[in-house]
Amino acid sequence: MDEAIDTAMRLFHARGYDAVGVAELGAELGIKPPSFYAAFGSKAGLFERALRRYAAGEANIFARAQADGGGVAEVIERTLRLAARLYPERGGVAGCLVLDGARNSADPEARALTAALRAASVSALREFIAGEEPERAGALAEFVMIAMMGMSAAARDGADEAALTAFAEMAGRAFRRELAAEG
Amino acid sequence: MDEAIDTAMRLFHARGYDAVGVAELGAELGIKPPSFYAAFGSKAGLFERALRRYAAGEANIFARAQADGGGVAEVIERTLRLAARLYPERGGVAGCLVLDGARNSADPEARALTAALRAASVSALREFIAGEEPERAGALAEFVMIAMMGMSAAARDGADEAALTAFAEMAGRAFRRELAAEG
DNA sequence: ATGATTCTGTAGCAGCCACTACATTTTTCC
DNA sequence: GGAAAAATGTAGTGGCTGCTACAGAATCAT
Repeated sequence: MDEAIDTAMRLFHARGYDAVGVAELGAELGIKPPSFYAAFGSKAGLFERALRRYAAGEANIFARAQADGGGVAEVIERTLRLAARLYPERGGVAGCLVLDGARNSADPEARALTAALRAASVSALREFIAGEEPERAGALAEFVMIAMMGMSAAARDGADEAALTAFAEMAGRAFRRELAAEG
Repeated sequence: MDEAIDTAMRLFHARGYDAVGVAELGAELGIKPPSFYAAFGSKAGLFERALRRYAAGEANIFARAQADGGGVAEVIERTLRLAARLYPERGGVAGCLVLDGARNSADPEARALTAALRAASVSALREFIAGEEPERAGALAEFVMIAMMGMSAAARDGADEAALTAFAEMAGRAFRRELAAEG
């Protein structure tokens, strides 16, 4: 069961929600349709579990960067650098499942699931940044979020770790300067 | 015929390549399948024409920013600000068709078409930047490209012009500083 | 006007989609 | 060991996908 969700996570991450069919999922998971629907309810149900596992694991970049401590600028720079290390293609998987897993999906449920996680991420960023800069925390959090979106998209388009790291360092410096500037 | 391509462009832009079916395209264009295939060859053929029209029109942000003249930093800042103005949702259409129109598509042909245009864009950026900073032109061009990707993705996820403009100004300042810094 | 050519509308191709009814097998429990 | 219950495999649901064969209509040149 744990392996099943991991497998689904990998497939959704590699090709996006719509491009992975229930038939393929069942085949990869070694189960037939009735067992699939008994276990997960629906394709979107499995996607939700895959997203949860993803967001709770090593892909929760911001939480990992926060865990190592330091000031806001330091944690954000670490977050961006971690994304640059994690996003490049590896085993057919690239970018962030939350940011791009349901992009262009025709299923509103799948889009809503990722949107909720994105909203939670940007809220976490905002609250963290507000600890040092409450006034401009919103704009700064969105800067980080949009930068991450760009890195995820670029990774999905084939950008390698060197390219993403170069971007992450520039974005990190930009964040540090914006944070230091008086608003 | 021109209207047909405009309509297709709008549909592909609004929902992505895979989510728009040939049946819907035919219905919106007022033609039946045989006429559709006689005129465009295939769904991907129509997508290619839509992409060309898109890239040749007002969406060619960098060319427009360049047309107004000025130094590299000025043109890039203008480019980013223009994206922030153009990308937010308007009539169901958001972001950039080249950057996100074939994202997560299952069709390699559609992905290749957008990838070629992205490569052309980043090349144009690189050559332009190289006029002032030949050494780091590649990294700086990728910085701009990834920032645009982030803005397009954010716009598709509902970001409004104010949010994108805030990002664009921060990214523009970052670019200016990176350009001024010695490499 | 008539014959040739082009175009278009109807219908349908095989194949996929997410999902389910039903019968059979396996397991569980007493 | 035998009955109840849970899980599974077979088969198929209607509806969609991109695309096409074929016949009829409109157009054109002569």
